[in-house]
Amino acid sequence: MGRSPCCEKAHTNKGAWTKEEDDRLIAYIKAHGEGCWRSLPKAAGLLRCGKSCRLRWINYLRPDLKRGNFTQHEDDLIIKLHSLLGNRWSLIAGRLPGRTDNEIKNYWNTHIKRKLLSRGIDPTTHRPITDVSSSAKPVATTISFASNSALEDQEDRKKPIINNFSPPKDEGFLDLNLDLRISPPPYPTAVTMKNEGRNSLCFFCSLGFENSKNCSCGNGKIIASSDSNGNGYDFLGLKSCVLDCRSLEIK
DNA sequence: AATCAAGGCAACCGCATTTAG
DNA sequence: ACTAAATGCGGTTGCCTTGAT
Repeated sequence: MGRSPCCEKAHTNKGAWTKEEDDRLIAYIKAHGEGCWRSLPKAAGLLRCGKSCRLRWINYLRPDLKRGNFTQHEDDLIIKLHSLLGNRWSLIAGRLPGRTDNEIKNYWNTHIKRKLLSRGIDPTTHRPITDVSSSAKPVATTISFASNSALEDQEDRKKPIINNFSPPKDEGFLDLNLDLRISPPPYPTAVTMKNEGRNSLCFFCSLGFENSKNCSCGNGKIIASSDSNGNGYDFLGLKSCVLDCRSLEIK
């Protein structure tokens, strides 16, 4: 029946961390490295749950964290990534060096949401709030990477989406549907974009990945849309025929 | 100066996923 | 292959700070 607690709650501190606890945790991780969070509190002499130690380290004590206000560029990047990934905070954080998922999540909920609402944009769908027609029915243009909530019909939720991908026109990436693709969508190369008379930023550059080897607009590096073996292109760091968003993480 | 409300953020909780035995 | 433990993640809560009255 359920799982056993990760630690003995009766003997663990809760609430805000003290300076002394922080120092102990930092000293222990400096000496032994990260990992084995369950046994860490005891070994470090902390009366804390392992999960609590991990959270404290990842969100506040890590030396590579960037504290302070978000820049405009970071704002824009978060909005773009959220439109693509939804509430996948860890994936979004992976594209913002020095920022944590918790920090970005809080920032989204307290600042960006309000900013978008004030601009008349729905922070969930990234569409204009007045655009009733788009929300009236579940069209295949809804961004719903994380869930099938855009599919109103329960039966539809059980079906994998296998229809072909329509490549984004201009910068309409908000119209991507990334739900449960069986095969990778055909990504427009620099050549096809040129043939179409499109000189706008490619998908990756638009997301702020100018240095991505996947850049196909000339703003970054031009690459072929498939590898030498003719396999699928590297979609956001995913070289596969199965779309697994976890590969977006920066290891 | 005191009180209240809203905003902001750190931390916790519970579920999902991954890993190890 | 199966199961339990460990870890990771996203949602939520609660406390502290700040600004308005």
